[in-house]
Amino acid sequence: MHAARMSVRHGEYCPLDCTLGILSGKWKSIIVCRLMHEPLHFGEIHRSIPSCPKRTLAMQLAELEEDGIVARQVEHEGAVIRTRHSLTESGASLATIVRQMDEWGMEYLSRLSTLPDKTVQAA
Amino acid sequence: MHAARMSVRHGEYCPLDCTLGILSGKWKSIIVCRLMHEPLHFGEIHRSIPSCPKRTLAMQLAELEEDGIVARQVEHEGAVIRTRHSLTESGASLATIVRQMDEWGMEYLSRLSTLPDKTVQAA
DNA sequence: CAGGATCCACACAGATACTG
DNA sequence: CAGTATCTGTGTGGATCCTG
Repeated sequence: MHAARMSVRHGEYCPLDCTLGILSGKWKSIIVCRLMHEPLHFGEIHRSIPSCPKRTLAMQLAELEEDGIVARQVEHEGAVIRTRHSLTESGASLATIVRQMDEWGMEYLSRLSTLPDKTVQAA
Repeated sequence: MHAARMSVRHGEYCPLDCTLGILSGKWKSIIVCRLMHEPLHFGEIHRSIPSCPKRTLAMQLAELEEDGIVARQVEHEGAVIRTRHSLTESGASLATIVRQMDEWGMEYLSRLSTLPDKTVQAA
């Protein structure tokens, strides 16, 4: 188990760091957001996050699966193989917290008032 | 601003990654937990997290200050100089989410049922 | 389509020693 | 007491190419 190992960082199992560890991959938070509303195929996720290399996306998805956040479902359609990725129950409950972090971030960023000419937008 | 820069990782300001960025330093979550109940001096924090090197602790605190989560207050007591670190308002509101992440982590870890002989304990 | 293999670059943090 | 200055190592992710 990936994040459970990380959660032992400070010498003992720390639930907080476990949660953070699960989301701390560079693209994991975005992936959870993408899957929050509907299951998606690998290619769909990939196209929705173009700047994330395929191999990296595969790694992040694999870790989220190890951690029981994302479920994978292989679909043989004739010769083609597609993979459906969806949130598990744990994943869905995590998504609730993700939304709160997003909301906190929006308030936080809007308090910084002086943003260099880009606008804040929700994930 | 430290985390605000990080939040632009995916090509646009992402509040969610901003929040995660603020807490993503190796010891930042623990630091916020320590300051959650009361302000502490540098040495006190240091003693409460012995495995974190001084220089690293100083860095993490500095970044949390840059991000407006922790406030620093220097106290000249005769010749000695002490520094009080406390949560700002933003820090306090962040602590609320931190608690939820901790609770989620506890449920998550307890669902993994088979833990290698250490017990789960809250931060 | 959905990855695996390989190699590499860089940010982050640890060790150690020094200052006001 | 509360940091700073270097110097170094490792984890994490990126680039590129290959496969079933």
